[in-house]
Amino acid sequence: MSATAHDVPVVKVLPEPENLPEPLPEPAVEELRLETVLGALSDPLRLTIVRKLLLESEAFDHSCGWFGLDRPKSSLTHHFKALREAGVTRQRQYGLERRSHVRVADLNARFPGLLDLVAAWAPDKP
Amino acid sequence: MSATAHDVPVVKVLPEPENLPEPLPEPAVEELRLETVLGALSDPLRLTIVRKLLLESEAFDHSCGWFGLDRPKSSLTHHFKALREAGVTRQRQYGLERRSHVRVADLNARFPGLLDLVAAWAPDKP
DNA sequence: TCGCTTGTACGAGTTTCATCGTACTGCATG
DNA sequence: CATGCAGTACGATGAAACTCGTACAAGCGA
Repeated sequence: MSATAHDVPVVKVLPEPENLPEPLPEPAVEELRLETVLGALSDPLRLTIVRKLLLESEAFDHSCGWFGLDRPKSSLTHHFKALREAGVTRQRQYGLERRSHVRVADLNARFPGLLDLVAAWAPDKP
Repeated sequence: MSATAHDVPVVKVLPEPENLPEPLPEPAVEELRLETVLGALSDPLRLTIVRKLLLESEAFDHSCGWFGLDRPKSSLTHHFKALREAGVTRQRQYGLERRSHVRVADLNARFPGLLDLVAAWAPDKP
């Protein structure tokens, strides 16, 4: 083994911006349809996902598990796929994980103000 | 018959602002839920209705038939009811007709910018 | 009062969607 | 290479929701 810092906490290196994994299949900006996007956002769980990404994601994409959603994995797959196929999120494969982020620029370009509504959304309060 | 203009097109007189029929049952402003409103707007026909109201309704409410939608009456009833129950439109009974308008002030207060997206929406173009 | 008009109520058929269990793939790590 | 983990694929189930035909209610006008 090398003589250099062998027990230093290892920070996982994200791929360079130039070297990102290809996004999973998604609609192009011009293909985004308002009715489809609204349909994707008309579900409380998906609103929760998108809002959490908007408010807490800072610079990084996040894997499915990061959200701490108490649902079976197959349910989560379903909803993340719905968001991606509607064009709300982009997903990339990072080794084991499939990470998501909101397509902020695309959505703001096509539907300005929409993401502000999602960020301001408050889930049911009783 | 009277001697006064008997074949002049008759403009139906709307009730005075003070004397409007009661609105049909609808959610109060505080009860409006983003996910419900988005769900109501995630249908192309309903987007068409709301957009047409926003762009062409000027000062008056409009009856179901005004929209010129080529669907059976019972289908239209379904969609107008969905819009009203989600809080997007208000409906009042004027004699025979049930007229609708968009709750612009309420929606702008709760979800600012949302109606702009609907007004800017373009239906499928092929 | 007799129709005509506007719209509802109800019900059926079809589709779409949310939910979730189970089995599977693919990768990373030891 | 063997284990474990993230997540998918597939399929079943049940609940909504869209569509629409038919029958009905209610107002308005002749």
